[in-house]
Amino acid sequence: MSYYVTTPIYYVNAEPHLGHAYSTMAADVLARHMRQRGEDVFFLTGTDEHGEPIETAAEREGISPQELADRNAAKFEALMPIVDASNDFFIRTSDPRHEERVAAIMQRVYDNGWVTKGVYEGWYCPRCADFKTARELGPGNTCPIHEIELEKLREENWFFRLSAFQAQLEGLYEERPDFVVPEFRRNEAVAFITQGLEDVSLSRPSLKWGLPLPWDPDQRMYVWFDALLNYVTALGFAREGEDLTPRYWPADLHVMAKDILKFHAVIWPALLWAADLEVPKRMAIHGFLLMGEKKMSKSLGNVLDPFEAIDRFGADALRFYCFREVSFGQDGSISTAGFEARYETELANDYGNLASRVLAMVDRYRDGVVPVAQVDATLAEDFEGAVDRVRGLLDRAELTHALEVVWALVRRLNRFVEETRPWELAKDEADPERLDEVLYNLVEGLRVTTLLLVPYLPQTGETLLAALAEEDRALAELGSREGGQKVERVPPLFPKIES
RNA sequence: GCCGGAGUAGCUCAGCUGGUUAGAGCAGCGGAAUCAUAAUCCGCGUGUCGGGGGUUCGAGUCCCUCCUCCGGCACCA
Repeated sequence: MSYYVTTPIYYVNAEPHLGHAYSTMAADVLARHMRQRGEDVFFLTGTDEHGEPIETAAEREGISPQELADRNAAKFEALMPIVDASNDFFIRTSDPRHEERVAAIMQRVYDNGWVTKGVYEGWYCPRCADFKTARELGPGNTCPIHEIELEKLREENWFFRLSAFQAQLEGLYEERPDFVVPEFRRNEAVAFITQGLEDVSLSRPSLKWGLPLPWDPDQRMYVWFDALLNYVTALGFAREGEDLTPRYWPADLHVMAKDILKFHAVIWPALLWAADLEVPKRMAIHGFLLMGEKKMSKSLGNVLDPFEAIDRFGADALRFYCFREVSFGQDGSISTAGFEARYETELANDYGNLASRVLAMVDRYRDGVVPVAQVDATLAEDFEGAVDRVRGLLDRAELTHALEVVWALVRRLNRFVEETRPWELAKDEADPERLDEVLYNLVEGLRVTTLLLVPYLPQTGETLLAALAEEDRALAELGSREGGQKVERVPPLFPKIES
């Protein structure tokens, strides 16, 4: 089975920050997990490079929009290896190969009759050279930036006939209750649709930095259409000389933050239908990471800098922290203190130390060779069904719950050590068989648990699995490997950092 | 205003279709142990489950009402 997962494409107007890393890491955890299951995974990320904000930002700097896009896209592309994203391709919407495919698809939408000429009416600020939305307007219909009174202006526009898809969208959400997760986001989308859809403008005559409409090159495409289509176009040229579309479309999962829900949950399926394409299978919406109650924002200076965090603690620690601390899907608070606490108590003490003590005992008592023995019944009971639960949870993009299930196994293993006291069993070798059994079960437990953790902790997971002489990356049940392998001690996986 | 969430131990939160003494992690206090990154494990909570009213043999869990906070209610990439 194929599994196609995407992040949003990131708008190159801003520097990469933790929010971008968060979406990317989430998609990456799922991509890695699905690869472990043997799925044929394609993981896409990239940058969104058109639109007026880019145009004006470039103008301000006295460079061309393309130059600005090139410069900033490089920063996003550089982010990927830093957070250990295993993306299979990085799409840029200013790539001519994307542009030609967008033109072809939009022409089809036009030919199918889903585009009409209409009039966009709004409050126009001549100084901004842009329309203001009702919410943006200052008191007395003024421009919030220039504080001048605005006039209602009419502009000829092409419109996408979103309203025509009302019933079809309602049907989609009825048939597929898990099309959007979590459920409360789905409900938002449904409420939005039910309340009645209007057509949306597809083009902006004033816009210069955007793709021309194939049937009316005087008008430039509103950036959202060009952006959404990346998920489809990328498959057409990600592999030289190969069209991956039949292999991977429709996408299995779009991962994104809540602020772009509506474009994906409402406009996107309609656009796909209009272009005779299938809609994706599911989208997972996550919340914002908050620093001290405020949405993290560059201007507030309260950003947990992902680059700095990774520098000090490693990418694994950041990935772990984000999905452990904040319930995936909800907004949540993060802090440097919380990060350090989780690093020390959970990664170093619970997990890293578990690995140390288990490997040390196998080394010391059995010369590093894992005994061949039976699965311990009480331990097996607590591991029973855990792998299936994780799979089920990750099928629904429940990254935090899945991690919670795995962490219960880590805790269980530490308890198992205390209950069985291998160092006492080793003292006079009164019961060598029991010691064999205990050590075997500890290594098995560590192996099974680490395999489940690899998507979250790719670097550490690899290190530990190598030490455990485990070459397979498939998810495994307790007792599925019989023992006999030689394992190695490892230096601390998560060394304590002096503050 | 309308719609939808949320309000549970000091902190962060679990608690599905109502049912034995309301849970977890963290922090705090006490203890055990020494295989291990002094890492682990065990024990310890007088919590009005936001307020009030109601249904029920029984409600954190259903209904009504009130308070507080958050989100959505279209062109913000």
